[in-house]
Amino acid sequence: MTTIPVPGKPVRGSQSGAPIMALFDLLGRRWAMGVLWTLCGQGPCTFRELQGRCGLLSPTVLNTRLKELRQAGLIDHANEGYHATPMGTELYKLLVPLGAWSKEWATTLDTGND
Amino acid sequence: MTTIPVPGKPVRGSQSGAPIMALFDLLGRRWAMGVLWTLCGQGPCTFRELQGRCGLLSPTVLNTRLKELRQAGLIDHANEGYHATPMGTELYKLLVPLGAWSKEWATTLDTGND
DNA sequence: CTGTCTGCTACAAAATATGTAGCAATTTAG
DNA sequence: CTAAATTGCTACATATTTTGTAGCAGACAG
Repeated sequence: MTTIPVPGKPVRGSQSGAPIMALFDLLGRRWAMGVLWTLCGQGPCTFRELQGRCGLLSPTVLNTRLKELRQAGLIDHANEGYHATPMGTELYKLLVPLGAWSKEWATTLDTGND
Repeated sequence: MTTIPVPGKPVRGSQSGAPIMALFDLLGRRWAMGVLWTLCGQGPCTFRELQGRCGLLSPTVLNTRLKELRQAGLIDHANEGYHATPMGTELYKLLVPLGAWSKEWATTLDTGND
């Protein structure tokens, strides 16, 4: 197999071809779910504000994630700022239960550092 | 709005204290969701078999993810092999709708990969 | 024009992932 | 018993991704 790595382009592949794996590939990148969550949960905003909302992630990564998410049709960018597409909102809705579950899950974790 | 950058702050996600962000931090790592998905969807198996099921990911990463997932209480390791805990199974169930959604989503993507 | 926003890029350094080899312990076969 | 195979897993070098910081050009206010 001849894979030519292009700088700045993702190399990871969803080799299996299963859509769920492609989705995991997209969401399984640092900040990907956090960005979607923040954007959908707190409404449209600018690049820099999103940066702040997410806890000061670097513009490099934010821009990369934004590109990927936009290319995936989950978010869009207009004059009003970045915002979720209908499809992105649908995905977000599926993610919402995770928010509730995570609260229970958190109580089962080792509190802080051993 | 003024956001004050704090240089040298901890790097790993989840500083916000929100459980959902901690969860995203855990799942937003390479292969994390894929491993959980495969383990829950196809049943318990050995280390090497899981490696094969996931598409031959390196033992280094598999071991790292397995440790993290086990530490998070989502999977466990016994004589019959690696398997999901009840909590891991619950999380998996929340992930299942993503599988269906991803199939629709896949049809909206560019036919070419990039 | 100056100062301050905006989205975004360049760049180097740090962190993480990949691929391969191989180890100790266990199981299987003879 | 020994020998081969298989297990979970680690070491290590290399490749890729993420991070942090500086800074650009364009829009807008004063």
